[in-house]
Amino acid sequence: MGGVRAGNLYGTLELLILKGLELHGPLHGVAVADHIAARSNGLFKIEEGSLYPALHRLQGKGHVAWEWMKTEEGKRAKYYELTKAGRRALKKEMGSWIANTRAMLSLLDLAPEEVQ
Amino acid sequence: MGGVRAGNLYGTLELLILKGLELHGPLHGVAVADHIAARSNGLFKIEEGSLYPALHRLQGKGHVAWEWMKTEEGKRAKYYELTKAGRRALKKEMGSWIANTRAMLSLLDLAPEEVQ
DNA sequence: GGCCTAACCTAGGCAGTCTATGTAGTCCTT
DNA sequence: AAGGACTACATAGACTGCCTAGGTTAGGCC
Repeated sequence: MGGVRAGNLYGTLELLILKGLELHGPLHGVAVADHIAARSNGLFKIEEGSLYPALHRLQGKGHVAWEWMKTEEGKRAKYYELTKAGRRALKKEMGSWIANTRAMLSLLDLAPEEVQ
Repeated sequence: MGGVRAGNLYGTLELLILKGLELHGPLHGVAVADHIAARSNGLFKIEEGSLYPALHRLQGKGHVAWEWMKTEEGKRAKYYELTKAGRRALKKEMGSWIANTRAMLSLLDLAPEEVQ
């Protein structure tokens, strides 16, 4: 069903991952996706085929770092953490998301309060 | 320069066109793109290679209808207009854009007023 | 007529997500 | 300790939507 196609998530997955790591501290991949699904009330379901490539891109850019750790159930998992550069990127991407959304609100003739 | 890739416009072009037609009444293709650029303060520049296929998709779905008319400078142009079905689609897509944006605000830990 | 411009059109490319499938490590049961 | 189940990680290829880069056509103007 592609939960994502329907909406304006396209192009914002890396931003959501960075923000999730900021909010929660180190998380492994599946936990990041769970966080996004939960906090969006199930609206955004990130598939593994989207998630892992995005994490690898972020790591390639130096925005996250990872290490093997154990989950609470004792399974090993890659725990990702924000780097300094990652925090900068997060700040920047937040700014441009806000600018774009402001433009969308203007185009759609909506006041911010109407997005409640 | 891609203005669009960077942001959360991806997937919302048809919505923006429908809304533009609602706000302005019949417009030809270039005027739709001009409207979007102007109202977004130049942030969203719709390229012709995006615009015309989108208009054709909308027409194929019966959301817009067109007829040849003359511009103010006397050139002929296809003036597009919302159909009944187009108005329904607009309403529906507005609703899901708002729902998605609400989810994004939650994920990004932002209050609507912060998008000012 | 010849030139310029506005408006329209489209094939092919690219980026980001999804589908489908596979692998490795850990626990649990017997 | 072997087998099975489950969790987390991984990736190739498909698909979608926008862009790039080329065009065509019609009208105004000299």
